[in-house]
Amino acid sequence: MPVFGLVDVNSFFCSCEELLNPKLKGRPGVVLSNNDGMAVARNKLAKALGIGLDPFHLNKKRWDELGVYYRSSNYPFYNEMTGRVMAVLENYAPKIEVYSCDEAFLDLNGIPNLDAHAREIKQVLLQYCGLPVGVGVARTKTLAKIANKLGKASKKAQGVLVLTDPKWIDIALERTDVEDVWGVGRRWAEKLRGCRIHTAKDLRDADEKMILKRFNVVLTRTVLELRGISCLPLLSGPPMSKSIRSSLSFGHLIEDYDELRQAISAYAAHSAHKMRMEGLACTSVAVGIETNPFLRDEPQYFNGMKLPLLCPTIDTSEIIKIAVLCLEQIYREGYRYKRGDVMVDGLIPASEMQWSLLDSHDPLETESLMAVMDVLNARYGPGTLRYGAEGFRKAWKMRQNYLSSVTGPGIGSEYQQTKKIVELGTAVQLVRAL
DNA sequence: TCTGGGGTCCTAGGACCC
DNA sequence: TCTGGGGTCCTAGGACCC
Repeated sequence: MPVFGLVDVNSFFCSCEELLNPKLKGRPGVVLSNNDGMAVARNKLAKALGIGLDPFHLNKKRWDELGVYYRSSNYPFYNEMTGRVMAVLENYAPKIEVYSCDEAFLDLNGIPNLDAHAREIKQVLLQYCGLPVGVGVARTKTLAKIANKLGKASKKAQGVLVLTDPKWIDIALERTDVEDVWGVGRRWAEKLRGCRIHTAKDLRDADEKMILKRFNVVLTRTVLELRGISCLPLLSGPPMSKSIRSSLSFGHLIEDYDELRQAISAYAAHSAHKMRMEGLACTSVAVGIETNPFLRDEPQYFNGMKLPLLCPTIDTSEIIKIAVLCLEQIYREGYRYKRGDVMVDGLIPASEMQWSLLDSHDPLETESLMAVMDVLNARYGPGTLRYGAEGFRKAWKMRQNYLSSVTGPGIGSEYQQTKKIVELGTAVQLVRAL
C-alpha cells in the first residue's frame, strides 16, 4: 500500500522575505504582484487580520495602520529557496514529486515510524533552509493534502499529521468542508451542496456512479482517493511542458499600437527563452490582449489568435514575428489595453525537430514536400500526416510509442500508425535525395 | 494611476471523411 | 440528389491547481 507525504512551506513568499529580513518576523505581511498591483501572498498573521489578496492601492492606508509589512515579489530568490528545499527533501524519500514552488509529494512507502520521520523533515528544513513547513501523511495524495491542512490548524499536531487510522480519517473528513478538498473548486462545491454533499466525508460516501454521471472522471477519482484508494500516482521528474506563456499586466494602460507591439515582442522573447531553457521547440504561437475589466465605464475588448507554424522553431525572432502577425489581426484602435500574453504551444523536444517533415524554408522544397504528403495521405489514409500544430506533437508521440513498442510488448494500432509515419519520413528523405 | 502569472485536464460539439 | 451511420480530429469552453 502506498504512503504519501505532502510537505509545503507555510506562507512561502512571506517566509522567504522574513528570511531575508528577520526584523519582519512576528509582523503581519503581504507580498505584492508585478507592478505592486495587488497582494499575491500573505502570512498567517495577515490572514488573521482578515487581509485578502486585495489591490494594494485600495488598502495601503489600512495596512499601514495595522502595521502590515509589504514587499515587492522577488521571484529569483523564491526559486533559489525552492531548489534548496527540494534538495533537502530528496534525502528523505526515494522519490519526490515537486508539485509547485512550495510543495512536494514524497513516497514514504515502507518508512517504519512515519510520525518521527515527518517531524524530522520539518525540523531539518527549519534548520537548513530557515523555512517553516507542514507535513501531512496518508494513503493517497488527496488525503495527504487534508492531513497537511489539519496538521497546520491543530495546536497539538504542531504542523505534522499522520492520517492513517480509519477512525481519525472519519473525524478529519467530517471536519473538512467539501470545498477544501483538493480538486474541488468553488463551482463544483456549489453543485455538490445541491446534491446534499457538504463535507469531505459526504463526498467520500457519495455514490461514485452518480458523481461520474453528473460531474466527471476527475471528481470520481477524488471520491476514490478519499476512500483511501490511490488513483493519483507520484509523478517523479518534471513533465514536459505542453505550453509556455508569458502573461503580464502592462505597467500602465496602453493605447499606442507601437507600444503594444513592443510589449508583445518582449513577452514573445521571454516565452521563447523559457522554452529553450527547457530544451523545447514550439509548433504554434498564440497571442491575446485585453482591456481592464475593472474599469466599468470604459469600452471593453479582448481577443486572441493562434497561428500554427509550418515547422517547429526555437528561433526567438521568428516567434516574435509570428506573435506580431497575430497582434496585427486582433488589434483594434480606440481601446486602452491592460494586459497581453504570448503563448508558445504544441511543444516538442528541440532534439526531435527533424520530425517536422516540413522543416524547409525553401518554398519550392516545401511545396514538393506537401505534394509528397498529399500522395502519401491518399495512400495511407487521410490524417496520416498533418502540418498543423497538433500534428507535430502527435507525430512525435507516435514515434515515442513506436520506440517503446520495439523494446517491449504492446504493439497495436499505434504501432501501425507509427509505421506509417516512419515510412513517410523515409519517403521524404528519398524525395530530398532526389 | 493602481486589481497575479502561470499551468493542466476533460468534454461537448462541429467539421470532415468514408 | 438525398439519406444515414460511424469514425476521427480539432477547438472552445469550463473546471481545476498553485
